[in-house]
Amino acid sequence: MSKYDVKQEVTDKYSLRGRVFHKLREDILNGKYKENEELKEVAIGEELGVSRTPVREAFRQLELEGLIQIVPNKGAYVTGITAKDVKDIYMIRSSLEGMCARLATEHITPEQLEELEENVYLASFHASKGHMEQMAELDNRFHHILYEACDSKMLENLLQDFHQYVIRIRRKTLSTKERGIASNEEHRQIMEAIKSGKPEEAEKLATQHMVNAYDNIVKNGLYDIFES
Amino acid sequence: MSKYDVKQEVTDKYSLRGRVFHKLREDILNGKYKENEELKEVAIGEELGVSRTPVREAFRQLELEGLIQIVPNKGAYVTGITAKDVKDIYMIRSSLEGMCARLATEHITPEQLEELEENVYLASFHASKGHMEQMAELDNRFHHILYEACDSKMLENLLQDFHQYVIRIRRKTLSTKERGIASNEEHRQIMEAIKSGKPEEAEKLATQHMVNAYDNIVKNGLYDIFES
DNA sequence: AGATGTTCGATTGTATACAATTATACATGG
DNA sequence: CCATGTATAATTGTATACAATCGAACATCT
Repeated sequence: MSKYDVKQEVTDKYSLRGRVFHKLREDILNGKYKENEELKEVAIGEELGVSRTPVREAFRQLELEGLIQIVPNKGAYVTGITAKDVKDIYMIRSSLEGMCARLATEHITPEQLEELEENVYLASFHASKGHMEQMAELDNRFHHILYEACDSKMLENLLQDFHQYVIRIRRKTLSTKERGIASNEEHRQIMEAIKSGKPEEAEKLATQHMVNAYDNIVKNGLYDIFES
Repeated sequence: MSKYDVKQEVTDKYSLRGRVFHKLREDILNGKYKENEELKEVAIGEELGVSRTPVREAFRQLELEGLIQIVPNKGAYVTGITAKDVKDIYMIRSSLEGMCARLATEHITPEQLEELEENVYLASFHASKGHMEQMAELDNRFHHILYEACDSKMLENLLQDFHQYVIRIRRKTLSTKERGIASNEEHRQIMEAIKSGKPEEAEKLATQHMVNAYDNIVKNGLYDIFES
């Protein structure tokens, strides 16, 4: 039994705590609960038909994922993401995603590589059609495959944690068809580098991919999806 | 109020949960609880004179810090650190510590820089005397100053989280006087690079510092302090 | 009016009782 | 003897009652 079963544990949907956790997580990522909104134990417990105990424990897990912040004797608040946070997140990710791509080049399985190729070709279709929703899903999956392929549970968990932020940032970013096409092309290059066994190139491309993604965010600006 | 007050909250020593959390944290880091040992809610509650509720919540926080793993309906287990984990931790740290040193070069305050200088000079004394305990403390502090100085709460928290592992790895590593002297010299060079405003050099040195630290661990080998 | 107490409601913190689950030992059948 | 089933004890999961804390509104004093 490894410590990395943590993620398994978090996906435990069959305990009340697990159900509360998943529901709240989804609601926060979907924006049902706004940034800095206070989450009250009884209110959420009543809404889901459970007592405060599993709610409190779900809160601790959400804090673990960085989605809420618990202030003693006060309450639980949905974390806000500032422009500075976004900058830092992409700075850190650019380094870690690069590292991940490099490692993935040497550890990826044929099955994973095939799924990666499939992903890129499917995404190129949706990119050309401007299907942003599908693009987001495929982008999530593309990076997730690389996380698994890098053969480092440490790095995989770390990048997976950051991905929470990415989903939320995406909601605050104008996603254009142009960026979708460019992003797909970058994915293709990363995939090709991995396929032809060029770790340094994969690293460089993945790092640059993050820089480009951040530049796109800056170019279009961040906005709060609820303030419009 | 920022999300980064999370760390403040964790240091809340005046609630029962806070007390339990700190006690368990210390005991795990000190090795009172061995790796993979099961922590039982009632036993710990009785030992500290509290009920299961604060213990359960403290468990969630310890999981947050990666010190234990909670398996649903089974129990809480002290996480083990494998040789592969150590490798991954230092790989990731080498990148992040470099990034941190680079940022610190541009954001460090005169006070922080002064404490850094003091730290290095005091450590050179203890290094020459072979006072390994004091060296460990000063090393913790040296890196902590840089984390604060980088002016990125994201990066600061991330590196701070990794530091838990560093403390535990240190207990499994033979620390020699020679490595203490070399490490101190590396700290001095990093400090000088920051002082003279050379971000790229600071980054390169900090990255190499981690590589050297890891090489030292590999050279001396890891051992379980309890198996001797 | 402004500053300072004070009361009271709302909310979180903790203890405890009970339910659900798991693991172990033992019994039973092939 | 091994596999399977079952009872039981230990442990975690959840609900609830009560205590402690915080904050806002109101009252009081200067």
